[in-house]
Amino acid sequence: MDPHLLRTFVAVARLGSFSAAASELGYTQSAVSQQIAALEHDLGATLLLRRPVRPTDAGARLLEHAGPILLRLGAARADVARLSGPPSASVALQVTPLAALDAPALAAAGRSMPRVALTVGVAARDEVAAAVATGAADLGLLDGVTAPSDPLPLPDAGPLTTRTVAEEPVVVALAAGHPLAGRRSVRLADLADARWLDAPAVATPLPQLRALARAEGFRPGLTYSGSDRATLLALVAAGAGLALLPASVVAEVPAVGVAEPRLVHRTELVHGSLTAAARAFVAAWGH
Amino acid sequence: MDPHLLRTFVAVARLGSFSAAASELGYTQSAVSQQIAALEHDLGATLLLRRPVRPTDAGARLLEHAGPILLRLGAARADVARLSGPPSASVALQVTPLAALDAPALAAAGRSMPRVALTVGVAARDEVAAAVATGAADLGLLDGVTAPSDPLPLPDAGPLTTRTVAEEPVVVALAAGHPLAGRRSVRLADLADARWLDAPAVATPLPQLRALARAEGFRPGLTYSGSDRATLLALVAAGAGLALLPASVVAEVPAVGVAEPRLVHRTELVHGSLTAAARAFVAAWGH
DNA sequence: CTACCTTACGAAGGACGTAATTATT
DNA sequence: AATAATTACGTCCTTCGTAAGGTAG
Repeated sequence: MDPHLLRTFVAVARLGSFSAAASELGYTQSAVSQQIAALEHDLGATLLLRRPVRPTDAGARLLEHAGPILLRLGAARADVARLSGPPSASVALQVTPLAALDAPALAAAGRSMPRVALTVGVAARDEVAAAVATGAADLGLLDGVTAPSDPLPLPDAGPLTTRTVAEEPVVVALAAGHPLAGRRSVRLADLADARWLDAPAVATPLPQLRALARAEGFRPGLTYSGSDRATLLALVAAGAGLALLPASVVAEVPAVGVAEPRLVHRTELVHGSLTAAARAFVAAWGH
Repeated sequence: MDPHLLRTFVAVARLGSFSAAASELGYTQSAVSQQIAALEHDLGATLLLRRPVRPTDAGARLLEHAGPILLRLGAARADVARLSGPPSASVALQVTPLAALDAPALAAAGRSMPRVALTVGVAARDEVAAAVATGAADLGLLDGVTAPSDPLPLPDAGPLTTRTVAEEPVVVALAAGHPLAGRRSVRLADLADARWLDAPAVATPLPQLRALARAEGFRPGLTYSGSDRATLLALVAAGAGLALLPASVVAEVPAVGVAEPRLVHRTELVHGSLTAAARAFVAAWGH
């Protein structure tokens, strides 16, 4: 199961086309066809249905493995490169939208090191973690909601070092006229049948909400795919649905604390092995 | 980074010899030398020091990734095979030593299916999980200690289905004359400086204990590498050290409950996608 | 001098591109 | 008919084994 073949398989499945995958990967259509045939022969199973191109059950199963495998392979390569490569004078940082609220601390740490070029990018949590694991970023700043004693769940791409930089209560943001407005606190599970706002980039994604509440439900009323906090709050205020957010983000909108289960919103700084510049940056973070 | 090369690299590092790895893998010494050279060239780093053969820093880092990568690759292959292969009339089960306490339920489930051949093997938790992930076993029965709401931590080899079959309080087993004997309960962190019995196969391994207590310490007084419960209890009774165990296992020996953090000992039945025979077995488990 | 890793070299196999073929819409 | 995957085939590159060469203990 050559990673090369796996990469091609993933591309074909994603694009739904041999030829499109070929041009994306810089192969001929024929080469891609041969690679898929080789993979199918190796595994002894048909992985793709043709015309239209779409994964079989076995292929879908393989896809679930292929991503993590390719990610870990990249992480291994990056890890070795960091240990044996030349030190860099620049620091690449990736942050999730809400973690960017720590911008003041970030800017301060950046100012304290005038000699290093600092690059900041914004992405979803798994992407930030993947970037750090594969060395595309030196540092990640990511946020999420968990039980107080649990770490934020990250895709398993090897050992990453994690440091909590902020932790605060979570609240359910809601519209002013909502029946729950004014309540002191609620149990998350009691809100399973409420109308939720699905904003995976900014608020807690609904699948995670189900896992945290250990309950089904939490159906999306409206989906907001952007990453702007003000827009999200405006939508909540307009009654589009509930959103689980860190307390400090919710200002202009009523909110109710969550009593059960016990949850916190945490911002973590995560990195693999560091270059000297990145290490200094992490040290400077603590002021 | 061909998995083939990775496998060879792991073998060489483990055996500390190119020639030994060659004979284990069925290559000539020369082929192994060329494979390692190819891997080092690909990654642009020296991975092994020669004479004596031992990993460099970069090589050690790569080793941390190689195991999980190879495991996941095997899991992917097994998963595809299960979905497209022929149904089997036998069920292979792997259990951890303490999970074997569920033997009555196990035997009952086996008896209820006279037509299928049932194989049972005993191994450590990670090995059981790896066997299930790679398809070496259909079902795993494994045990461990965690927070009540957390699943047992398993090596990440893809999505496995998990079902709790037993859950009970944990206690610290100790010798009759121990100062703590008679106490109602203790906080785990308060025992960091006590003398512990390191019995990774039967009791909670000490590194895990440190993680659960979120404290350093828990130094081993004596290490018991066997997997026999009676021997373990005899050692505890003889004052060799403390052991964190499920309550039901501790009978002849004094024990103290753990108040903080809240912990349980859980036994879980875990499997990937199931053959018909294995599925019936799982169903029969519930009587 | 001896065990053991590396290098040289040739043969076998594998991978990719071009081009012809087949199959689906 | 047109679009798109497969097969045929030649070339190049890779990989392995045999055998010779180096090197550390």
